[in-house]
Amino acid sequence: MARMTKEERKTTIISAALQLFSERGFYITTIPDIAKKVGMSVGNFYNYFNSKDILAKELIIYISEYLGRNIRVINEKESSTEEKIYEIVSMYFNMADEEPEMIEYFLRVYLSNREIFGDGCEGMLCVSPFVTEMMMFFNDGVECGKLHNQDFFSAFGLFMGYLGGMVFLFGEKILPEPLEWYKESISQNIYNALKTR
Amino acid sequence: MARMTKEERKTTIISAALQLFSERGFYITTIPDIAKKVGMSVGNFYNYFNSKDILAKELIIYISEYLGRNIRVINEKESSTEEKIYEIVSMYFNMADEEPEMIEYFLRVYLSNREIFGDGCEGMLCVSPFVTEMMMFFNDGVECGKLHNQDFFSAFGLFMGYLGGMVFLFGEKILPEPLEWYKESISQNIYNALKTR
Amino acid sequence: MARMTKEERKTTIISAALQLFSERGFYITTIPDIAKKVGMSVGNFYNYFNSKDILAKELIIYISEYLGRNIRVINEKESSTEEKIYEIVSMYFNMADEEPEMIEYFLRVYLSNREIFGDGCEGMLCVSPFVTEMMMFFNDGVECGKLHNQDFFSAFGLFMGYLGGMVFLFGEKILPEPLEWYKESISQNIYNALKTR
Amino acid sequence: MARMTKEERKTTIISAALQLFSERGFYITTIPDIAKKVGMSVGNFYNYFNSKDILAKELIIYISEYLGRNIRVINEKESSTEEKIYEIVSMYFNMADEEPEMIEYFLRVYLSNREIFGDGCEGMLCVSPFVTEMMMFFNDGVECGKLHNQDFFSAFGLFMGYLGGMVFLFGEKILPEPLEWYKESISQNIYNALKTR
DNA sequence: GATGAATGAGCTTTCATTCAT
DNA sequence: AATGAATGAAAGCTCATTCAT
Repeated sequence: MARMTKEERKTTIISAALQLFSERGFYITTIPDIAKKVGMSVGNFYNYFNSKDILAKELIIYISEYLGRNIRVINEKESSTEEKIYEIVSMYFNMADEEPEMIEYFLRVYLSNREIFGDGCEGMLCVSPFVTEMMMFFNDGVECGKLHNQDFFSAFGLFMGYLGGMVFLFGEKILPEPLEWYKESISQNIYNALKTR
Repeated sequence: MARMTKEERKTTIISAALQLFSERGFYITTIPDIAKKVGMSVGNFYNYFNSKDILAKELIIYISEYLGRNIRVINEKESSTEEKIYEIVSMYFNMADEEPEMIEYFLRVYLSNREIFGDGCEGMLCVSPFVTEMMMFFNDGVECGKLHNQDFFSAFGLFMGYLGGMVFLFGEKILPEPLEWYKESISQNIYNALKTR
Repeated sequence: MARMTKEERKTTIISAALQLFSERGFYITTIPDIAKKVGMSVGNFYNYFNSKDILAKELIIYISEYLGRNIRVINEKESSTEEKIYEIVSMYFNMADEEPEMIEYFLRVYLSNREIFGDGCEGMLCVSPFVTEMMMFFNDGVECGKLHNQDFFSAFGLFMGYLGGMVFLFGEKILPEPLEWYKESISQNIYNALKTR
Repeated sequence: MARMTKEERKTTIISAALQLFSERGFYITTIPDIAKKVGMSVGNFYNYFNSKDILAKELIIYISEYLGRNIRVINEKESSTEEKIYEIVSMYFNMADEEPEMIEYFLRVYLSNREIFGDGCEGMLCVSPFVTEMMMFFNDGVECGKLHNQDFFSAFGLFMGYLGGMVFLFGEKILPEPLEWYKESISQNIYNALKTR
């Protein structure tokens, strides 16, 4: 194995685990599976992560930070609220298309196996970078008069629930069209739902 | 044990399994757990369901039929599309509040552990009673000119993704208000998103 | 089910069990399998045989008596020793061909799962009708000067080992020719091995 | 536990399993039994053999190779066909006497539980080293004019069936004399059966 | 840091047998 | 005699985690 810092090695593991967890699920993926994929011994794996659960938690933090950064970039642009909605939808769908592991992990591991994320990830603790950024987007929209001022979580549930639902249908190969095809209309639907009345 | 027909006994098991699966997840719930909860021996459990996987599949069918029936009742009413949206939201949130097992199972077991529902439940096979009824609702709305004619799955994803998202936030105790409180605004959001433009 | 005496019913069970045991083996065949094949409930099975082991023992006795009767018929004929050898070989191979259950049971269940036939079937207790008749054949052959006077078990081992071996090869579909084809040469081999020197 | 290579450890398991399987049979011997006999945990057993069935198959290959080697040594001697027959009989009976596990396994596990040896051991696949060597012996005998030229399987069935039958009777403690005592006469019987006419 | 053999608890599933009806 | 639901012990196998090297 190439010489690597401890941090780099952790990233390698994160990457392999992400792929396996998102494809097969948390319980079906074994530590030997992950170690094998990384090309590392089982024993050594535990030098980097103290348990399977801890790995799962670090994974969701990693993803949340990644998503958060992406949304921040959009937030910082000069575009209109409508455009930002489109850009978030677009970014999300592109990820789902091109590197689906993160979003799949989010939907299928994090959201569904809450027992794993009990200690230290209660509530939204582990996804706050991402949630915070969504909150920013929403507040900006309200402030500039474009979005109806309502309970944040209602807006958040709409936005993320909608996108998650579509990605799920996409993953199940149920959608008649590619994700790309839906970007426009979905952005419109979201805007219509959230805009000032 | 009380005198019961075989069918009644199956229902008892379904009920117990639903509770455990939805609370703890599929992989953490064991057959001994279920048998114990029913007050039955492990061996006898297998006289009713040939495997854990088959139980899981029967469960989702059971739920889908239940949800389908509930939505059908709403569909058959004389109310307006706006009212129907509210009634579906209301029914869904009431279930999430009062008998959360079904919806939790739907969200946390069915949607997330697709490997279990491979054989015989591919795509939407096992949830078609429910999906069909949602399709009915949507088609009616389009026909009577209230809803914008778009790809069904986009509308479906919005509706169910939104509700699922809210129930998730509710389950995580993240919502500042009770579900009841959101019914009105969420119905409005959904209507605004889907209505004729 | 047709009206039957207890004895007739036992025979029905014996027949079904024989088929299943000989095809699948003792441990793989379950009591429910047998009951189903007979068209009888599991519980009722135990009114006829107190245990799976006891059934196995009654089966081997049944077979041994059947084989014994067949050999006795041959023994009582006026034919020469050579002819009798041929007739025994022929009878054995015909059985293996047309109703293989008994011989398969003998070879694959009785001979190989001695743990089952411990209590009450030690040594040759349960197959004595058959062994006795083979002893008769051999003694007659020695008395009339045709067969070399040697230890009975050596002759018995040759005769039955040979036939069993051939039937095994036949069952495994390894033999290039049908059993029929071997009758003559095998009888000759046996005679050459046992005849007076 | 003593220091051992992985291969040595496998041999230890093979040895223990052979003993248990041959004594008690395949189905009655459990993996915990084997693990205990080796002084190893159940889980660790599976680091060496992926399943009970695979162990059974490796066992028969191991035995077949062992027997094959032993017969090859005899085949390569300069002795006459008669002498070789005696030596094979002698080798076989010595094994049955001194280290009966292999032959017992062959007779009681391999020959009788064919369902286990389905995948990968069909026909004579797993015993070909042994069968091949017997074929060599027979062909040599025919070529040098000592043995009657007949179907190989008929000769093979006689030879191995006979020996198997005697070992079975021996194992059941039915033989009035020790195996040793029979070597001479049995070799003669076999030679008389197979020799040129 | 790195290895992978070793552990052991625990899972799903099977089945001979019993027993209330 | 007949039914088949019920029992419970035990089997094969898995896997997170540890630990000697």
